[in-house]
Order: sequence, then C-alpha cells, then structure tokens
Amino acid sequence: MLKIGEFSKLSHLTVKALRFYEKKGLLIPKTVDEWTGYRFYETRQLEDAAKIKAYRQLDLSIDEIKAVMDGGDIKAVFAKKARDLQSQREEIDVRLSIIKTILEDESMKYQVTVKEIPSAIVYYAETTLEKYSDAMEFIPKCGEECRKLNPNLKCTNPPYEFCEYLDGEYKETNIRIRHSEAVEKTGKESELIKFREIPAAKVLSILHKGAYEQIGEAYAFIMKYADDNGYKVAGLARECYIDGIWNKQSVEDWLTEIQLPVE
Amino acid sequence: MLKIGEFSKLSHLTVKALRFYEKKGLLIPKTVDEWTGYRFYETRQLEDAAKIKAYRQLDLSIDEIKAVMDGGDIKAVFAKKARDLQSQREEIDVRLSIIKTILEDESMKYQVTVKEIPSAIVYYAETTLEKYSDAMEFIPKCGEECRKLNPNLKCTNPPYEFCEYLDGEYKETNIRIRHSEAVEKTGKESELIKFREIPAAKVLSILHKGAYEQIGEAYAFIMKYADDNGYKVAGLARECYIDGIWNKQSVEDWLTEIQLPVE
DNA sequence: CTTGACTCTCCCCTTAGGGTATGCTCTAAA
DNA sequence: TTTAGAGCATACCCTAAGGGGAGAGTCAAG
Repeated sequence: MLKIGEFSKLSHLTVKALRFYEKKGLLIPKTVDEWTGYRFYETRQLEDAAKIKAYRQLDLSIDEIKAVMDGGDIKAVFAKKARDLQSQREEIDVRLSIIKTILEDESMKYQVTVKEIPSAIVYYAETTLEKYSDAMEFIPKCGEECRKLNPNLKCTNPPYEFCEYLDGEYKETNIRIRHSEAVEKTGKESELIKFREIPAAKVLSILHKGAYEQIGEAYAFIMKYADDNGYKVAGLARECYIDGIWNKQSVEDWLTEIQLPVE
Repeated sequence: MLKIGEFSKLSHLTVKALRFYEKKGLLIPKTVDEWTGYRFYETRQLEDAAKIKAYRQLDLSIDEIKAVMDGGDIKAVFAKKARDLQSQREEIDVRLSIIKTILEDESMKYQVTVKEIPSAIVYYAETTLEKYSDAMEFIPKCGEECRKLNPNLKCTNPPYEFCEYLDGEYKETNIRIRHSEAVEKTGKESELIKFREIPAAKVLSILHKGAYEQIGEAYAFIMKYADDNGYKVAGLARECYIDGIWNKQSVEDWLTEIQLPVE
C-alpha cells in the first residue's frame, strides 16, 4: 500500500490532483485510514492513474474521463473531442492570420471585430444620388415620409440605420444607394418606402472616425482584411452613421461603422 | 450620452462585460450619476469598445489589452501572443494525431502518457545475460553488492529502478543489459557497481501488465506510437519493475512500466 | 522525546464573465 | 398622478482543474 506522496511520485500526478480526483469520484484510494484519514493506494491503481493522465493530456474533461472509465462509448467521446479540437485549431488559425496581418502591416488604424447582427424589420428606400453629399438630404426625407405614412411606427432603440451602395464599384456620380432603418413592425408602404425583414447576419465591423472623404480607406481595409483572413463576403457592406453633422460640430468627432456581411 | 444597455447594443458587448471592464479599469464610463449609480457612455467610447472586442477575439487577456491600450509595446504583445497561439496549435495537432490513432487502431490496451523524469543519482551495473530470466538473479545481486560497498547508502523513496537493453535489437540470448537504481548520493564503486547522474528527461510511458513474455508488444506499441505522433526517440527505453514475483504471486498482477526518452 | 517530513481538512485564488436575487429608477400608458 | 414594466444598481455564488497556504494531526528516525 502506498501513501499519497509515494503514489504521486510513481504516477506523476500531484497530491493535489489525486485528492481532487478522489473528490470527483474518478480515482478512489483503495483504503482510507478511518482514524487518520490517510489515503492508501495500490500499485495496480497506477493503471487507472496512467489512463487518467493520458486522457487529461488529450484535454478530456474530468466528466468525459469518468464517462469513458465507467464504460461509456469511448469512440463517441473521442470523435467528439476530435471535432472540438479541430474547430479550436481553426479558430487559432484565424487568430494567427490576423495577428500576422497586424504585425506586418502595422496598420492599427482599424480594429476589426466580428459581430452577430440579429434579424430586424426595416423600412428602406432606394434612389440614385448625383453626389455623395446628397445623402444628407435623402436620408431625413425617408424618415419623414415613413413617419407620415405610419405616424405610430417606432424605430428600435438603440436605432439601427444604414446605407448600402448598390453599385458594385466606386462611383463619383449617379450613385445608387439604399437606406434602411430598423423599426418595430412593418407598416404602410409607398412608392419610396418599402418594408422587409433583414435576416440575422455575421459581419465584420470597423469604425471609421472623421470625414466621409477618407471612408474609402476603411472599405479598402475591411475588404483586404476579409480576403486575407479567409472570410467570404456574403452581401453588401452597410454603412451605419453613429455620429455626424446632426449631433457633432467637429468633423473629427464623426463616427461611422462599416459592417461587411461574411460567410 | 448612452445608458449601459444602449451602449451594450451598439458595441455588441454584454452589460455584464461592460461592468466587468469598468471594474478592471479597462473601459470607464464617461460619467456615473452620483445618486443613481447609472453609467453613461459616449459614442466615441465605441472606439475603445471595438478595440477591446477585437483584441478579445484574438484571445488577448484583459491585462494584455490594458497594457496595449495604455501605450505598451503593441508589437511585443502580439508577437508573444502569436508564439502562444503557435504552441497551442502544435499541442492540438499532437492531440489530434493521437486521437486519430486511437480511433483507427482501437488499440486501447496501452495508455501513453508524457512524463518529466527529474535527474537522479544512480548506481548501475552492466552484464550479459544468457537468457532474460537470469535478470531475476542479477538484479538482486547488484543491490546486495552495492549495499555491501556502501552500507549506509539509501535508495530513494519511492524507489526508481530500471533496466536498459543495450543491444540495439531484440535478442534471445547474450543480452547486454544495464540495471540502474536511484540512490540518495554517490558512493564507493567496484568492478561491477558504478555511479553516475542521469539527467532529467522527457519520456513516453506505458504500463505493461502481466508476464514478461508479452512485453515485446508493449515495446512495439510505444515505438510505433512515438513514430506516429512525431516524437523523436532520444535514448534507450527504461523498463521499470513495479510489481513482480517478489511481491505478487499471480503473474497477472505483475506490473512493468516502460519509459521511452523522447525529443 | 523531539524534530522534520508527510498528511489531513478547510479556505481562498485563478479567467472572463454568466446567473440570479433584491431593490432602485425611469418611462410610458391608464 | 399613479402604476406597471423595463432597465439599472449592487451583491453573492458559479464555472474547470486544480494551486497555494494555514493550522493541526501523524509518522519515522535519531
């Protein structure tokens, strides 16, 4: 019979771990002295200890190990574990790729985050602008018309409002855009205003600070980022206006989010 | 000014996380109402929130993020993180390879564990055996001679005792073996008994249960395992006798550990 | 008989927040 | 104006797999 310290050295499990495994019902000492509480192990328990250690090194949880040792479906547990590990590996690959981009480009100007956008009901309106700055008139007009059509319809709080550029390419004039804003439910439509439900989406998101003249950089950045890191673009980018002329005087405080649907 | 729930929705960080980040000093709300305790954020803090979220998605810890945001050495942090991720990836690859082996071979007879063996002082003796079973006489003889030479020399507790087979190949007769046993310090040597310090080593370990006739299987298994999973053999295998004829009558209870130094 | 090495139990600590309970605050409808 | 419901606050406990340490009991050797 081996005291815990001896068994620990033979099994290369720490004393702490052995006591923990006993508490979890995974490896019970053969006998426990009733008076002193000392644990005593047998050499044949080294087999179980080795099993436990081997499984832990494969990153199985205590519960998984217990399932396996109690005669559970070993193949199923390992197959599941293999899938887990595979997806962990893929996540790590994405991170490494991103970090490599950061280290190479040193372009810390934009931080890209991945977000899950829930589905929402929006009203939307499409038009062709002569120049970008005309959007500043078009967007409020849409809001007004929608409220006129549906006086009791409320926007979500916080608001979710964005523009998409329907032309595949960059244009200086005759720009087709669609403006959408999330509302609580559908309502009456008109020539200009339509309703639809936009599905939930996974997007890459970056924030652009400052004037709209430089927003092209942000688009270029996020497109390259998606390309470099294995994301597949799955829709038109959404431009969300957070701060702008309507609430901030200084152009430097303007804030725009660009969301690029992926996968 | 945004209440925490609004800011949460805009930043896609949970309210819990925002409060947590405040506690950690990572993202402090612009103002906190003195009477109600309500937190108020500014839209421009969305930038910091995005940064934090991006960094968290790269698996940086809160402290690492704080270091980066406080103007720490960004490159160093990311380079370190990249190394971390790379080694995580390698670990996962090893695990996947092992699990694949298990799923394919369904050979759950042996569990392989990785152990770090600390360095130790041993006495050792080499000889050529006519047949394997002669070891049962040779080993006790070594112990006796060593004790005769060094009456006060004590073995370690628990004991660490092993044989190495010096012939590169399997032989039925004229087997060169070396027997070693860990002791507390060096002592007087003789023709047979020498002392040396064996360095710390990383070993693959399996337990063989039962008679020695089948131990060849165990060797074959561990060698193939090392090969399959990218370990490089770095020395002679050590055969450690845990239970045997000296303390167990039934052959089925005999227990032998095989340690294969790697890397 | 004493000393030092082991062992016991009990409690707190780690990460990055999640869940829940209880109570206060705000807002919009009645 | 009141009130219901949503939003916010703090505070406590929880996670996985042990690690660290305190305080007290046990064991073996000198």
